Amino acid sequence: MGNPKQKWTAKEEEALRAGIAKHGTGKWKNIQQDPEFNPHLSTRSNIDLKDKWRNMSVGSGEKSRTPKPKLAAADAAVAAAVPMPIAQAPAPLPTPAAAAVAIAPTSTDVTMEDTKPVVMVGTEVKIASKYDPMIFEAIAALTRVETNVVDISAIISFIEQRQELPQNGRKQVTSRLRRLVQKEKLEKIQNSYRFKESNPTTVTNAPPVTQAPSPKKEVKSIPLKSTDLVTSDETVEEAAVSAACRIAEAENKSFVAAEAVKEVERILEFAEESESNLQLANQIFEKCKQNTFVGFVYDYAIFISVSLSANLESQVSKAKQSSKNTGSLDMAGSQGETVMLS
DNA sequence: GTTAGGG
DNA sequence: CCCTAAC
Repeated sequence: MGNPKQKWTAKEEEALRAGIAKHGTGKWKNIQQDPEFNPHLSTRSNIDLKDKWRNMSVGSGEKSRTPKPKLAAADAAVAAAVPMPIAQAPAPLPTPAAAAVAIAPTSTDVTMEDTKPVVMVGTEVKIASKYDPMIFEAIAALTRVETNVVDISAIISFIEQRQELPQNGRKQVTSRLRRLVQKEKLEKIQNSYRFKESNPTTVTNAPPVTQAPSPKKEVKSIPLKSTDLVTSDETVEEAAVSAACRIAEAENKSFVAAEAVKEVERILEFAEESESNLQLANQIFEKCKQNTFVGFVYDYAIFISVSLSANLESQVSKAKQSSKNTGSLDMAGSQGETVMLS
C-alpha cells in the first residue's frame, strides 16, 4: 500500500526539539514516551523521531537550496517582531513607526514557511551578541541534575542544532564561554560549564523601584530576588539574561525562556539607544498580553520600565491590571506542553 | 527492545 | 518511511 508520508507539523518538530533538549539525542524512546511530549508525538515512533532529527540536521547543515532558517514557531514569532537590524550607527530617535511595527504582527497566524518577509538577522549582523542567549539556553536545557554541569561540546552541538554556525562560529562560542566565565556568570569545571550560583559581585544597587517586581509574584515559585536584577558591576542587560536563564533552569522551560531572553535583550538594546520609555513599556506589555508565556518577562518589563523612568508608574500599574485581566500569566507552572503558540 | 545507518 | 545490522 502507499505511504501517505504524513508531513511533520510545527508542533511535532517543536516537541521533538524540546525532547532532545531534555533527554539528549539518541534517547528517542524516552522522548517519545515522555508525557511532556507524547501528546504531540503519539503518532510517531522512536525511529521516526530519529529519522526526522536526521533530516532536520542535514537540512540545517546543508547550505544548498534550503534557505529556511529552521525557526521554531516561537522563533518565527520573534523574528517577525524584529524588523530592524539595529544598525551600528546610533539612531538618534527610534521612529514611532519602528515600535508600532514591532507590536503590529499578531502572532496568532504564524506559519513556518509562509512568504512573510522575515528579516534574516541571523546571517551576519550582530550575530555575536546572539550567542549568549543560546549559550544560556543550552546550559539550562542540558544541565543534568546529578552532575549539574554541561560539557562544552554539548553546548556547541546544541547551538549548531538550532542554527548553523558560521565558519568561526565554534570559536566564537568558545570565546564567549570564556568571557562569561571571566565575568563570573558561568563556572568552568574541566570541560564543562554551569551557572555560577553565588555571584560575588558586590551588590545591591537597589533599584529605584523597590516594590515593583514583587507585588504580584503569582508566577509560581520563581526565585526572583532583587539582587538578581541588578548588580552594580554588570549591565542591566546581562543581569536580565542571567536571571532569566536562571529561571529557565529552574522551570526547565529553556526554549520559552530563550525567546523571552531574546525579547528582553532586544528591548533593552532598543531602550539604551533611546529613552522612549512609553513606547518601550507599551511594546513589552503588548508582547506579554499576546503571548501567554512571559510571566517573568513581565516582571522584568516592570523593573526595566520603572528603572528607566519613574514617570511610568501609572503606565505600569495600568498595564498590570490589563495583563491580569487577560489572565495571561497562568502558564508558568502548567504541564509545559501548552507553551508554544498553536 | 533500541539505536544508528543505508536504502 | 522501511529495512537491517549492531548493541
